[in-house]
Amino acid sequence: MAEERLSRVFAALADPTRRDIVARLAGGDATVGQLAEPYGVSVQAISKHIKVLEEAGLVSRSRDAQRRPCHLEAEVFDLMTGWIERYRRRAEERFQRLDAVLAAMDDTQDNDQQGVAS
Amino acid sequence: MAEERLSRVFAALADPTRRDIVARLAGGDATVGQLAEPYGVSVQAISKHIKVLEEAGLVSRSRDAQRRPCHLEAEVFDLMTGWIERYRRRAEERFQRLDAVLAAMDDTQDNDQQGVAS
DNA sequence: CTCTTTATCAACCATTTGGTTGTCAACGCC
DNA sequence: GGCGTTGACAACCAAATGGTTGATAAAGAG
Repeated sequence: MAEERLSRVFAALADPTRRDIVARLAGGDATVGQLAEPYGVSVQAISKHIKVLEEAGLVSRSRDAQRRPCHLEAEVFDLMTGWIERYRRRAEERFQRLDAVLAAMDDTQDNDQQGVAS
Repeated sequence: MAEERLSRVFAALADPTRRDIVARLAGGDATVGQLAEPYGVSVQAISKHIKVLEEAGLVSRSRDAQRRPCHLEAEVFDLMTGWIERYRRRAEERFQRLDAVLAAMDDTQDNDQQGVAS
């Protein structure tokens, strides 16, 4: 189900270290060791982070001898922007309808008692 | 810092119940009780969810007698789409550069020994 | 003033999360 | 075959999360 995928992706990006990993992978593929180097944590910890990103579909790994190069799967971004834009648009439409109502009230404000309090 | 805000927003939306609350608020403001009604959980649980959304800046609450109507703050979406689009674009540019390199290799493939292995 | 409605706070519980260390597998190199 | 490198898996731990129940506050209704 798409809900499950959305939850995984959002949860994956809720961690600053994982967001940073995604940011760096956007600039090019990298091995676990290379990714782990900048942070003051163990390689195992980063390996776990990458696993989370992988299960969210944000990262895929191939094989090169002992190395496991990580690759960003940018299409997953569409899942998020799709969700976000849907509700942003809905909220915006509602906002515009509210605007229309206020404008209508404004047009008739000298005919009835209800002014638009500032 | 923006990182902290991003973490909160992504974490808030990682929960399906909270995403659903946001979706419903996109259609109009609602009270805690109204929001809690569809799910099989206590009002207190939903109150906690709303608090998370509020601390992420996604929801604001006003006052109407005992009621506390919840309102979606859709501008926060921009924070997410801003982050996402930045790295999506970067990954896309890299992809196009790779394409250019492959094309160049293709142009010269009968002049040198390096073929593009499939 | 008392009762009901609406929602928060506090304490508690089970599960998940992000980190650690230790062990082990896979692979290239000597 | 033995060694160094790269990375995953398991067990463990502290902290955070999502839920519960019980008590409490705030405000209108009787």
